[in-house]
Amino acid sequence: MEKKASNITVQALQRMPYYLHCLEQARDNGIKTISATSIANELKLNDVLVRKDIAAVSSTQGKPKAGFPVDELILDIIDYMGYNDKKDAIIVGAGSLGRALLGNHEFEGYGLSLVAAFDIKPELIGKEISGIPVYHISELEAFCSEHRVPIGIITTPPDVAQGIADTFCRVGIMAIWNFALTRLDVPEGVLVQNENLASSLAMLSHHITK
Amino acid sequence: MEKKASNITVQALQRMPYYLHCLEQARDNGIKTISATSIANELKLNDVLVRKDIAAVSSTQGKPKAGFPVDELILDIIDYMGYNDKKDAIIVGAGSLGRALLGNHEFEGYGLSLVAAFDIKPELIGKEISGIPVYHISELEAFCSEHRVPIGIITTPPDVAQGIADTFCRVGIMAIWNFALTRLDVPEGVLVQNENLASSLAMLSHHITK
DNA sequence: TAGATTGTTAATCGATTAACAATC
DNA sequence: TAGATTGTTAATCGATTAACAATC
Repeated sequence: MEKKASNITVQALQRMPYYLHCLEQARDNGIKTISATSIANELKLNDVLVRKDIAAVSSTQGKPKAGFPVDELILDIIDYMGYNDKKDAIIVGAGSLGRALLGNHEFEGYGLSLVAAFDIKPELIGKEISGIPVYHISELEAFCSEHRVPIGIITTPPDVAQGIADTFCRVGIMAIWNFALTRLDVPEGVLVQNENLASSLAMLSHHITK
Repeated sequence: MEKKASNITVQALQRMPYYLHCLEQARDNGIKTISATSIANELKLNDVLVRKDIAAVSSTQGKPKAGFPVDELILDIIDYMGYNDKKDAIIVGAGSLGRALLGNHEFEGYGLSLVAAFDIKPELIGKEISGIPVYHISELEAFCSEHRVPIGIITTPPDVAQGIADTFCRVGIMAIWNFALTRLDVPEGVLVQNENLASSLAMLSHHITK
């Protein structure tokens, strides 16, 4: 299935969950057809922007005067984003943040399935957190070779993050969700998505302090 | 203390925690002076970009050939970001994400102090989570009027987020950290920082699915 | 001095927005 | 038909990068 492919921008991709939520809300209200303009108003975005984003993922063209069929567009986004494909993920670092992610079942709706956690603390090894087994970090490589995990999540202190990332790349992980405050060095083709709570906090802090 | 003020960009602000971490690492290695170029290399950023960012927060000019004094620059960033000022925050929604934030003591290093949580579930009210008391949502307004809290965190389902935000604005909260998948409508002057785990996941999911 | 590094001004690049013709 | 809405092409805007003179 040749996709006309990744000529979609990062920004557009990040807006997709908002569109999806907006559409699901519309559907739940019994709305059958929706215009890009009304989505734009709802989300406080420019209408041309929304139209372009939708054009990138929609399987059909919109109809002038009417807009887009809600149900169809929902399916298109879910399909485009791959939310229906189950994607296994492992998490390294079972500290407070790691445990929070393990306990957050919201991710399942997006196709993410947490299958194992890794840590170094002896008291955690062999236990389960929210039903997910915790292994010693030394077992990471063997586990990945055996299970072909496509996604790795890093919730460790920054100084060990690069080492974990290296291991991830070696065992064929294709996408890394990095919660550590480090820029990771990875080979071409591996995606690093940095999640910076500290950077977000920086915004708040600066606004308050100003 | 008139700051030459917010002519700093959002992007620059978000890079600050990275600079800070990089500088602290340098300091711990006994380095006294550091060039923008070497910071840029370390963080894989353009050197002119780093120089501009630093210029926005540094109290001194860099010295050609030498660069910037590490200790001083650390203090400048901490001061600029207000990490030394304790900022009270409340959190609404004590679900799994909310609890994770309550248990995450990392934020204290950035001056954020969680003082109370609010929820509607009867079984949580009156309890403490990670030492922070949980109140019923109906007490939110009274609490805020009494305590002058500058920061509010929303970790509720999206459909109630706007209502919480309205209450926040009414009681004088100046910055909202929004983990709900909604665009919040707030008056001029109130900052909304959206934290979209779903948007980040969208990146990973799309990369894997492609 | 020579060279690394600084700070500034101009060029580039890419995302967003505006303008507009096409269509149900 | 008239008008809302579409999709496309061109203009704008702002962040990043390049070029370069100044300086320790």
